[in-house]
Amino acid sequence: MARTPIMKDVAKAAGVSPMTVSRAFSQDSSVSKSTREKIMAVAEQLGYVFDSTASNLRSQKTGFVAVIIPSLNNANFADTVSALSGELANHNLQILLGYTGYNIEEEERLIGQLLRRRPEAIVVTGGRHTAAARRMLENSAIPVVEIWDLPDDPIDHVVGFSNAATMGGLVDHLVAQNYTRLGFIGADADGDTRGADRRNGFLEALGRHQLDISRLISAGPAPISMREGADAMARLLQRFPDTEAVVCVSDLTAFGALTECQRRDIRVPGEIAVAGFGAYDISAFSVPTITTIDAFSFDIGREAGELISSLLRNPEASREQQIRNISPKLVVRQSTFRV
Amino acid sequence: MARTPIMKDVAKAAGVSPMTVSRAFSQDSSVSKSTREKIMAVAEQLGYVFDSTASNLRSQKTGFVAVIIPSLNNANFADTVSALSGELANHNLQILLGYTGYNIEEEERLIGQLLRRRPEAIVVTGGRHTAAARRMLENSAIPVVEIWDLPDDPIDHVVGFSNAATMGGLVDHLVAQNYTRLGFIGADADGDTRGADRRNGFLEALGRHQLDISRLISAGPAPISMREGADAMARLLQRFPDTEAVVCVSDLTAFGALTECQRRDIRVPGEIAVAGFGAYDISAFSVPTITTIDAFSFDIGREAGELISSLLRNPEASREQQIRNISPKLVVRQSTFRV
DNA sequence: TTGAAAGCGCTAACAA
DNA sequence: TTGTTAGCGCTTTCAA
Repeated sequence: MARTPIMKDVAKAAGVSPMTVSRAFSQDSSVSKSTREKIMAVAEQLGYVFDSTASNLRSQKTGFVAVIIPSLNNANFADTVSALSGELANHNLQILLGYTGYNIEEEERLIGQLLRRRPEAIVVTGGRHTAAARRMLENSAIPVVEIWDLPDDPIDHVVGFSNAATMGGLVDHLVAQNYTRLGFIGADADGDTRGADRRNGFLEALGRHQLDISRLISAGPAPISMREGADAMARLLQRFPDTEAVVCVSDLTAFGALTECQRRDIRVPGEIAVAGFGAYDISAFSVPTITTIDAFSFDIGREAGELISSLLRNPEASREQQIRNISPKLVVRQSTFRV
Repeated sequence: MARTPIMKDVAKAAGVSPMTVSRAFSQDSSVSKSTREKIMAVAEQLGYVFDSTASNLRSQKTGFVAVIIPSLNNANFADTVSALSGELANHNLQILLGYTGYNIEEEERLIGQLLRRRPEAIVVTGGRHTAAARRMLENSAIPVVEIWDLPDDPIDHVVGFSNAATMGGLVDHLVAQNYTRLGFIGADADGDTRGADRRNGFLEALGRHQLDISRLISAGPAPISMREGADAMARLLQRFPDTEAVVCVSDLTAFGALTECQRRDIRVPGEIAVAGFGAYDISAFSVPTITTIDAFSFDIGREAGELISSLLRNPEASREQQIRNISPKLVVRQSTFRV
């Protein structure tokens, strides 16, 4: 065969109509067993590969779910995407992934780009978007799921939690342990809106406890990781040497901060306590282990996947907005023990 | 408007033919500036969203590149995909991602699934595939790029390195430092073929140096991470307490192993040396820092992206097989210092 | 620079 | 259970 075979070729070779071949290739269609087997054998023999692009156009269904995350290189989001992907695979849905690099203008661009591909649903990370992005999502006529946040004014469905309130809970725990001089290490204000919410929650909690709110270290533009955590810790120790506990925007940052203390022979805990956020593997294995928040990244993905597949199976129910509030868990570990 | 607007609607509202609208939406087409502006304004006003699915079918171009990796949750592959994605985005190509979970049967299934979407190129991780998978790739009529490995018999193009030879180089370094009783921690034989190659390279190097090859710890099915590294280290210390250095299949495993030593107050280095693979962030920040191999994950993705976009721009050149050999770098750090 | 006609490869809808 | 007809929304091709 000169050109790559199409359905019509398979039909001719199998002595059936193209429609029958189409039915044989769809899961739940009425084709006699013998006909289906014949068709599959012929297709295999011809090296036929089903063409989704034509199917997508005709049926007006692509089987795509667009997913936009800040960065692939973050175990929390990778967990969420893995779980989401696994859940959706059960329903023959495929993820179309985009990374914003913690930039909402890039998010806007990506949303526009991905919607052209006609996804059947779209998942965005966080609740803050440009006006144009929000408009596109609202007009998209497909389910929209915002994850990893609890927006004040959700576009549609939500699977997330309040980063501020969760961080407040961590601060409450530290204060209950009699830590009073608390510092915070996070990214610069813009970019990482969840990080900014965590910082706001930190400040709000200090306010409630009437504690000093000046010990904030900006570790540079998001994403920040171990290096920035270590550098920021060095600055914190220099500027506020009497700090008793430092809360970091993520476990990676916390680990960087912890290692900076170790390099300076500052005992953690003892001289200074360190806490993170996100329940990354590293916080469970470092020595000392690091107190953190488990936001159940995997569950966020799984729930978003369940939500989407149920909405797509039952389009009438889609009109009803769903807010799934994940309850992150405080995981108290060695790095904040009172010694 | 009752239904969602299509190109024809935009054309009518702008007083031009659909073909002119099509031209206005394609980058490099001849439309007068005033016509294009008029069309864009009308499209915006109608809330028109270009439909790629129709475009893809008619033009027989999807702008997709299929990429298959073992796991998202691995910073090395995440780096590769990020770089690849960034490079391809410059050419309006979008990644279609699949995860095998370190399972070549799943890889086969994924390849079949993704090829239906008519990607313009496909990237697979590693050089070992099922016979059916290999056949599908060979018959696919699109560029195939195998990455993160240097297959004996490549399907098409390659951007990778020899895991065995690279690991051999690490062993040579340790032996030159006078370490003679070396252990290895890795996943069970199957699943992670790159890990298996590293173990083979380890054994081959020990053979060359006429050293004991019995100190192999299987840490369970791939992927293995910190927990498995810690557990495996515990077993290694029990079964071969006189081991002088342990080489781990990845930095995460090495970090787990290191922390197990720390929990037991075994000095690293000093009592035992630890090395990893992959140049993850953690190996640069842990205390002690961990000796590792930098396989330039990011470069692998960038080079694969460059290769693909050049092949797609210049289809005649695609016939010429390209093998891009990345040269990983040994990064000597504190964890293997001779003290 | 613009338009008209045809068709990419499937499947919805209807008929048998 | 199988077939026929038409058309999904674009772009190729040819013409003006």
